[in-house]
Amino acid sequence: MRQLIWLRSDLRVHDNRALGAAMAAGPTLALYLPSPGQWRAHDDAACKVDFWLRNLTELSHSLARLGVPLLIRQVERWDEAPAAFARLCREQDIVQVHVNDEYGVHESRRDAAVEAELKAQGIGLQRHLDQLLFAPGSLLTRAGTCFQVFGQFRRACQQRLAGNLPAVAGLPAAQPQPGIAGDAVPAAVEGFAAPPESLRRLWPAGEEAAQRRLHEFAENRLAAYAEARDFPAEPGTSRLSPYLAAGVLSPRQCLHAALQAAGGDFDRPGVSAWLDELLWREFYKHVLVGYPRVSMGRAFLAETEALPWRDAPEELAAWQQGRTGFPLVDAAMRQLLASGWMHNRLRMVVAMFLTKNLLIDWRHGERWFMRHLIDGDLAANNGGWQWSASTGTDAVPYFRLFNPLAQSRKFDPDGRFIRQWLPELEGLDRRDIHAPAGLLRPAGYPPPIVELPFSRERALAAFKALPRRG
DNA sequence: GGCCGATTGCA
DNA sequence: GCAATCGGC
Repeated sequence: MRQLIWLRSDLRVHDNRALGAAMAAGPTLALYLPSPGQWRAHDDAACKVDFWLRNLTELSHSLARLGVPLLIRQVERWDEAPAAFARLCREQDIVQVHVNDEYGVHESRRDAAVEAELKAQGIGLQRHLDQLLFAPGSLLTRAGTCFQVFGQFRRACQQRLAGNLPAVAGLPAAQPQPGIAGDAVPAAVEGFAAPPESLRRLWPAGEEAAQRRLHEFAENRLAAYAEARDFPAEPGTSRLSPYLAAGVLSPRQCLHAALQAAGGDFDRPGVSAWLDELLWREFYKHVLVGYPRVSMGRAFLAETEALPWRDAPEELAAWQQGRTGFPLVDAAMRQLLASGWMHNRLRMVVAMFLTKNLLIDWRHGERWFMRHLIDGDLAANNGGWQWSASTGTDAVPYFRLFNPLAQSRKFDPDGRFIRQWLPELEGLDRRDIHAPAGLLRPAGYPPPIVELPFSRERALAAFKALPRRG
């Protein structure tokens, strides 16, 4: 008569609602299902899979201290999950399974299939709201539809949160050892190459490391966040996204840490700007549930499907590898390859460059990001790309396209970020580094692959030619 | 969450 | 003549 917690993107023991509920209900086992075929189909990055496994190793120790053995059962794809559950639940005398909800189309289908299989055996599946502050569908416009504009969504969230913050749950009390040995967490999964140690060191695994980072940020950087976050050479952002995406941190922990550091004052400088970012994360997951077509390769704005995206494999490759001849774009793309992460402003800059200046389909960029980001999250990544491409909910108006040189001069004025990632430009001063031309351009650095005024007009014309929505 | 060109206000 | 501001795209 045991409980089972099925761990997915909730790799922590603190403030884990499904774990807490399972352990409150009775003796508990934990399960993780590596599913490499599914991960490949989702373009999950090798560094992200490695991050999951490293966190899972830490988690298995924390679970062991709670008396909870972690079982590992590999399946190739999620359609094998129901059968794996049927076997395991028989073997281990499971009466109830607990999960924290996940929101993709495949995830929902998987959970429904597992639920049906369990039900046939008389076993319940308990779902918990955990990775979001608000359940999708619980925040709607007056018309009863999912929000399509962030500002309105944010207002609704803030009204709900005022004086009614979701609580952070502590650590569940340890249970007696059930006398079952946990499985060893694999060090790697076939098909996902181990990232270099230099990348791993940037993203230490485990709840302790995540909590240290959260509190260091909340106490030392949050106050300056609103100003510092736009400058990629500064340590201005929290760099917590990989931990949130893997569920090593909960949004409730983030919310409380920020408010605690601000003495409970939502209006303290930096606090509301950072909480907005938590709400963007929330917004795009709600959009994914409300408009599932966005996760199925479709633009949110149907009329933008008619855009004449260019088939330009060499320009796409230059963008991917950081060889566009635009230093800020190239530095950002190399940061992604080397560290599995990119500063948020630069995600907008490179996305706008690909979709507008090169007029290459946002889906190519979305896929490249997923294949390389350690924080890759379907909802946030898709939302960000469709925002940049002006095809999405609350997307940037198409005529508001960034000028990569202006962005470079504004947000990396001294060229420090560029120099960090493009050593070939080390010798250039702050005037010349943003657009090295003529004799100033080192032999190893490419000339710009596209002309800005021309490509800007080309993009504007393509959008103007679209039939009006309606 | 831009950009650009026109206009305005001030010297 | 210049910088700040504004409105259309």
